[in-house]
Parts: sequence; structure tokens; C-alpha cells
Amino acid sequence: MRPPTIRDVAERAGVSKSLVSLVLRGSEQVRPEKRRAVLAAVEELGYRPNAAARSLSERRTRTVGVLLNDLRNPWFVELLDGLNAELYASGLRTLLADGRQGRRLGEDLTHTFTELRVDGLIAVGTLPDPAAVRTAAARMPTVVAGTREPVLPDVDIVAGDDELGARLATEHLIGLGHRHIAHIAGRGVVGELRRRGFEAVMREHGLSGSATVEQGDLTEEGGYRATVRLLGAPHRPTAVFAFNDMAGVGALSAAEELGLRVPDDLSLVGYDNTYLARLRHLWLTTVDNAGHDIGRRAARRLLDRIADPARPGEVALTAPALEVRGTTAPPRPLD
Amino acid sequence: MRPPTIRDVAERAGVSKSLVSLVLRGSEQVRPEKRRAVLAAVEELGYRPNAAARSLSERRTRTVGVLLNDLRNPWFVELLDGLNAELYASGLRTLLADGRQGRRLGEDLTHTFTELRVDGLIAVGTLPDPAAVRTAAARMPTVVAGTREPVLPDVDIVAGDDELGARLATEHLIGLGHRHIAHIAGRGVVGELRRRGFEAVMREHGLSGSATVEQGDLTEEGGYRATVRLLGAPHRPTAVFAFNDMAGVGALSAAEELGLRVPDDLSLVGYDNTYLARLRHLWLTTVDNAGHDIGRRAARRLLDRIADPARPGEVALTAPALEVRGTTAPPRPLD
DNA sequence: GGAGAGGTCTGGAACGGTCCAAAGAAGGGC
DNA sequence: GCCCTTCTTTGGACCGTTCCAGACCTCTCC
Repeated sequence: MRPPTIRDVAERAGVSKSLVSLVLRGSEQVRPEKRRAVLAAVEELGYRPNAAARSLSERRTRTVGVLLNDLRNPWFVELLDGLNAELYASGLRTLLADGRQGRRLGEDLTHTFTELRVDGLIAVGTLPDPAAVRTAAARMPTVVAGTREPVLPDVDIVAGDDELGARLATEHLIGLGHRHIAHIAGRGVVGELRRRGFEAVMREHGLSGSATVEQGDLTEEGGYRATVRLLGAPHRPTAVFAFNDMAGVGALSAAEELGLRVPDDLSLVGYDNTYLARLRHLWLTTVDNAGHDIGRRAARRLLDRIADPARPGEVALTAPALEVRGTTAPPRPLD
Repeated sequence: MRPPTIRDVAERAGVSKSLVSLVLRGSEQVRPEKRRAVLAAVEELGYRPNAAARSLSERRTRTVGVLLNDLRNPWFVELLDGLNAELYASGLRTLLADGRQGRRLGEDLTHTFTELRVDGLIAVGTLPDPAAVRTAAARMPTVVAGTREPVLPDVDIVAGDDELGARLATEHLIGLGHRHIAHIAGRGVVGELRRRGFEAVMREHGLSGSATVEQGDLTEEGGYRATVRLLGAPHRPTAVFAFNDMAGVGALSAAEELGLRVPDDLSLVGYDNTYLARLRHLWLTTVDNAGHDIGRRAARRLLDRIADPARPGEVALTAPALEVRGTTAPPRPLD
């Protein structure tokens, strides 16, 4: 009842197991009739090679571990898609681990990847436990995607240019005539960079005085709360630039609840251009962060690094693009 | 530069490799001082067991393959979460493959799982290639989750009771006073079942004559288009029950675009209670399909089936629950 | 003091592939 | 017909574990 092995195939085809192995790996050095005999035996027995045996012998697994921050964040899923496409094309499989689960179990997930002897690791997004990435990176080729940390020797970083993206969003709002603009900030390095871009542009336009920053988080709830605080303040902004689309949607809800119309009373910009922003009912102006593209680049970086593990780590930034939709407009004339 | 093996550990600790193996597997039959020596050597060398070697010898991988329809559908992600939690607790890893990718490459993904000798397979949602599930199921314990097909011998099915869910939604609308109700139908068995539930309730209330079914698909776009058609027809419905939340959001957009207010002019019910429906700005009345729970159950079924591969396939349905939010209300009094 | 019974520990055979050196077969040239 | 070269094919070692039968201790008991 056991699955057939290469020896079973060899016996059936009347050849040695080595020859079967040669045929299966596509060697040219095999006479056509033997090749046919082997392939026929494979077919008849329904033989499938055993990946564990193969990788034990070859000392590689053709598998890449992906440590993901949060599958619920659509942007990460997009990135993952790009990653998969590129890796698959190079004959590498992808083993996905959701980081939230991993935090519960300490650095267990990187342990798992180490035991599996994955050929490489991609860490996507800001992970709960950066130390785990460090130890993992010491053992296998590693690329960080979609965020700028942790910065480690021999680890590549592939991410969007968050500061530039924030500049685009802010300049768009200023170009429309807004002066009093608020930013709902996110956490981590990415949050920091987007905030910095926002503040820099405001400063360049002499608007530092009317720039507000309110701390949120990456969720709708956070965006909602931050916006309620912003709009409840005495001198309310006419535009809000949110850390990401989820927070942007939260802001949308808050505005609506307070009786403000978007974009007439309040302009709103999100970030990431996830499918949320594309929903017609939301139709959020946002910054396209090219998730798919970043995924592909990260995959290529990893392939390079697997080929040459000692190459110095590089930082590659992708330029984001503004995507203007329905939630931004000139401010209403002053009353 | 190779990672240390069990032999390296044995040498360092001054014992045999067999003893190291015993210690690592937690045997009680080892004297404490030897155990300490082994663990110290493991620590010093940074030893990690090689999963490939282990599974080759043990003839199992402690890994479950998950064939997923679409990572972009939040409901599936929720299901996945439940699945992971339960499997992880039982010491099984999860290997995720996105089906869309697989379709491009034929039944390649099940091949991959076969080669990896995963201990079991979970097929989530309606997959592009049902034949692949059939061949896979012949080789390994298999559970279908989140849909009702394909029905195969020795394969368990764990899903929501779609017909019941549709009944709940429809009865809710009728209870509010709606008479002319439309349904945006989905594809596959799940679409079929929800439509059937809708039609049955309409019939029971003598409303067959004012029940409309419009074909959509699982996306926002599909829901939007279907709703535009519905609302453009001469005798427009006062309520729409959509196949899922995505389609429901599309319907929301269509209604808005045509100048109808939800829920005053049009009531709307979705399905799945994904986080989309929970976004304050959408606040969609929907049917909670207990994705997490279904995931957990599917995992348990698979564990049972791994323990006893010959047990006959069962169908387990989870009862959904109506989640009333802001998109349903009594119809406006007739003009 | 010797037999028997545990409790500990070990060597070697799997597991199912890849890889390599060498054997065997087939053709070419003289 | 023999030697040399070039293709084909093969046996056996190896990859890093687990598993098992048996060896080796150390007691206990008579």
C-alpha cells in the first residue's frame, strides 16, 4: 500500500534505479527506448518522487519560507501574489506562515523554517519579533519586503518609497487648495517615513503651523478614532491623509457620522491602493504602492542572494504613484 | 559550513547518535546527566533537526496541504485562520497554495502536495479544477471545506448551511415587510444552494411572483452590474439579497449611483460577515457564515481522517446566523 | 555468587532519492 | 581482429534521521 519508489519503477521497466533517476531528471544520455520504458512504468505505477528524499540528497528543498505579517491586509496579499508568481516560475515553492500565529509561539516559525531547510526566507511587513528575523538571516538567505526594517547585514530590502508616496499625497492636497491638513500616522518605520514625507512637504509650503499629526494604527478602528479626535478639535482640518486605506475608510466613516460630506467638506487620501480603495462605494483617492511589483522584485532579489549568499545587502525602493479617485476635491470657500 | 547534524551533537556530548535522537524526542529512558550533556551540545552547536531526514525516516511530514480558491476573499482567510489554529495545536504545519496560480499550471499543485507526501489535504472553496481534488483524494486523506463539492467517497465536507443562511436573510427581509425581493446569485453549488433557500422562502410566503434572480458572480463588479440591471427594470425590487458581501457592496454602489438611499429606498443583505460588512461606512446586514469555526471543524475532521483513513466521508454543516446592521429597514410606504 | 530483571545505551539497517566512479556496449580506425 | 573512444548503464556510497534488536550496566533476591 506504500507509494511506489524509484526502485519499483526500475524493476517494472527492467532497468536500474540510477537510470530511472536519470530519465526523471531529463538526462540526454539515455536511449529513447529505455526512456520510453521508464516513463511507461512511471505512468502505470502512478509514481511520484518523494520530495523529502530528494531534498535530503540534493541538500536543498526548492522551497522558500514567507513570514507574513497579516493575511488580512490586502496589500500584503497582493505582494504575496507577485512573490509567488516569480518564485513559481523559477521552480521554487512557497511556504506561508502567518506572523500573528507566530508571535503566540515565540520565534517558533523561524525555527520551523530552519528545520525545513528552506532555501531562503522572505519577511513581509513589520513583524512582531524582529529578533527572529535576525537569527533566521544568519542561517539562510533572507530578503525583507514591504518595510524598511530590520536593517541587517547580508539582507536585502525591497519596499515602496514611503516618503515619496506621502509627498505625492500631501502635494495633491495642497495643490487642490487645502491648507489645514491632518495626517493619521501609522506605527513602525513605515509609519515614520510617511509622516516625515507629509511634514516635509507641509514645511516646504510654509504650512507647518497648520499640519496636524494624529496617531492611529493600521486598522479601520484606529482611523475612525483618530478622525473623530481630529474633527472634534477646535480648528478642524479640511483634508486628511491617512496612513493606509483601512485607516482611510475609518476616517470616511467618522466624517460621515459627524455629518461631513466627503469630498465637499473633507478631502481624504489613503495609501496602498488596495481593492478597498477601488470599491465604488468608497472610491478612495490613494497612493498606489505597487504591491505586486514589490513582490516580484523581492523574489528576484532572493534568487540572486541564493545564488550568491555573500553579496552585500541592498535597499531597492519602488516609486509609488498617486491614484486620484472620488474622495479629494478643493476645499469649500471660507465661510 | 554545513549545519550540524545529530552526529556532531553526539560527538560533542560524548554519546551515540541514537541517544541524541532519544533525548530530542523526549524519551524518559535517559539519565538526567546525559540528557543535560546532549541539550548543552545542541545549544552550543545551534543544532536544528533536519525535517526532510526526519520525515523520510518517519514516513510522515506533519504537514497539511491547503488548496485555496482565492486569498483575496476575506472569508477564506478567516477559514484559513481557524484551520491553522487547530492544526498548529496538533503539531501540524500548513502549506498554502493559491488555486488561481494552480489553474495556470494545471493540476500541478496537487502534484506538488503528493511529492511532498503531505499528511493530508484541505481543499477550500470551489476550486477551478475539481478533477485534481479527486486524484489527490485517492492518494491522501482529504477534507473539503467551505463548499459542498466535489462529493467524493472518503472525503469529508465541512461547510456552512447555505440554504439555511439564505432562508434567514430572506425571512428577515419579508419580516420587515418587503414583498418584491431580488437575489444576486453566485456560481457553483454554493450559489445554487443560496438561491434555492431564497426561492423556497419566497414560495412559502406566496411571493414567488415577485422574486427575481439575477446572475452575478463573487466580485463587487458582478454585484454592481447585477444591481444596475435589477434597478433599471420596470418593476424594481425594494430589497436585494446578495450572494456574498463583495457583491453586496457592489449593490450598495449601484444603488447610490442611481440615487437610491440604503436602507430607506432599498434594503440590502450580504453573506459571510467578512470585515467588509463590518466597516462602519458600509455596515452591511449580512449572514455570519462562521468561517473560523468551519476552519476548525475541517481541521478536526482531517485529524480524524488521518487517524482512520477508511472512515466514510461525512458532511458537517454549520448553522449560520443573521447579523443585522444598517442596510435593512422596512420598505417605504407605497406611493 | 549467580540468575534474572530492569533500566540505559549503542550499532546498524532502513527511509527514497542523487551522484559518481567504473563497467559494459557499441562504433571507428588501422 | 584488436585497441581506443564515446555512449549508456549500473552498483554502491551518501544525505540525516528513526527504529529496533541486542549489549551493557546495576540491582535485587535467593
